[in-house]
Amino acid sequence: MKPETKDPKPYHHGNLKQALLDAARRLLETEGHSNLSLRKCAEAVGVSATAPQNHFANKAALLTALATQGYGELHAYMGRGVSDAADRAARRQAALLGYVAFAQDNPALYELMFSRDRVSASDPDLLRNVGACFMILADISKEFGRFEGEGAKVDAKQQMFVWSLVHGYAQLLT
Amino acid sequence: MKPETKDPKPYHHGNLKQALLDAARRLLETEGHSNLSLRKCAEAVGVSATAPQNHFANKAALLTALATQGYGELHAYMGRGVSDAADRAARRQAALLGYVAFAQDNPALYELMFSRDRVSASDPDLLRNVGACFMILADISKEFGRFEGEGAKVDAKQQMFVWSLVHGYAQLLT
DNA sequence: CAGTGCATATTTACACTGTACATATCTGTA
DNA sequence: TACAGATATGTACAGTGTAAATATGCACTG
Repeated sequence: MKPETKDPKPYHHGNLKQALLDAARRLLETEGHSNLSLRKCAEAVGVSATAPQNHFANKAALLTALATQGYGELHAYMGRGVSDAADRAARRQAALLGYVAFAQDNPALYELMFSRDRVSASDPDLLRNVGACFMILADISKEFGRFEGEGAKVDAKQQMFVWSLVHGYAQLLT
Repeated sequence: MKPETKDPKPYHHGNLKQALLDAARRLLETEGHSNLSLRKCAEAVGVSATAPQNHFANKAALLTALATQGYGELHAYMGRGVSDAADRAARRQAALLGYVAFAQDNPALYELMFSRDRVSASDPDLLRNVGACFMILADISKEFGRFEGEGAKVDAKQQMFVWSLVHGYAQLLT
């Protein structure tokens, strides 16, 4: 059912899938995502060059999994200060600061997450994590700025406005 | 002095440099920038596989030239409606609409222009064209919104605000 | 006009990459 | 024990970037 959740007793290596993701994550931030290769990941983990094929159909699948993981962490960054925030304004600020902090902590991963070309945007796991991030953004957008209480259409505009602002800001910072 | 401006009588091909850029531009939007290769560009132009090396030291140099060209066109898009705009608000609107229109017309190129990993950000030609775009953005930011006339520091904030907004919006649209 | 220099293009070569395919190894279970 | 399936390896091949040597043709000097 969920082949990517932990296998307690793997056969040869000991859940290679996550190990490959970790290695890819490291190589991504150090060498840049254009110098990232499946073979380097395999070597970093200590398996043969073609071992990743058993866990990722192709390179795009690995990058998509990496991006999926990234959206999960972005969600965590945004939600970190939300629970113990005093009021709504503080919650909003915590989420936005978390968003920017994630992008600054993981610039290469953040860039990968928005490169249409390398991740398959139709992946259901990816979409689920993107949706979770969007829900937070939609929530904080409701209370944002001068357009309050003007109907659903304006809500959509506000969400776009807020996401544009924070995304553009995060990317321009790096 | 300016080896990249047109040579009236080239030796073998007839200014191959620009022809390669054009081919790269085509391949970029059709195949995506991860499937773009120097060899495909060379074949598209009809020269040998390693001919591009005489005009671009490496692949990054070609992509950087492509991005430089992109910033030049972005500048043109932004400036298009500015000259015949009635007032300042119309000028601002024309520039912002031009910005978004460029990103929509050239999504792959636009993405390339902001991928730190593939273009060398220290290229002087690139920086010049980026600077030209930034000057327009800085100009229209001065007249923008609720922060008017509060000093230079606020100006910088406004520029960041406006660019973040339009950049994020443009990229999220695609 | 012959000949040299230089920018331009080709050829060859090599290491690296993704990926297809066949094979080998290990685990759980009948 | 023997089998089945999941997991890893080995081999192979077409593309890719790039370095180096070589060839080609224009411009200019003598």
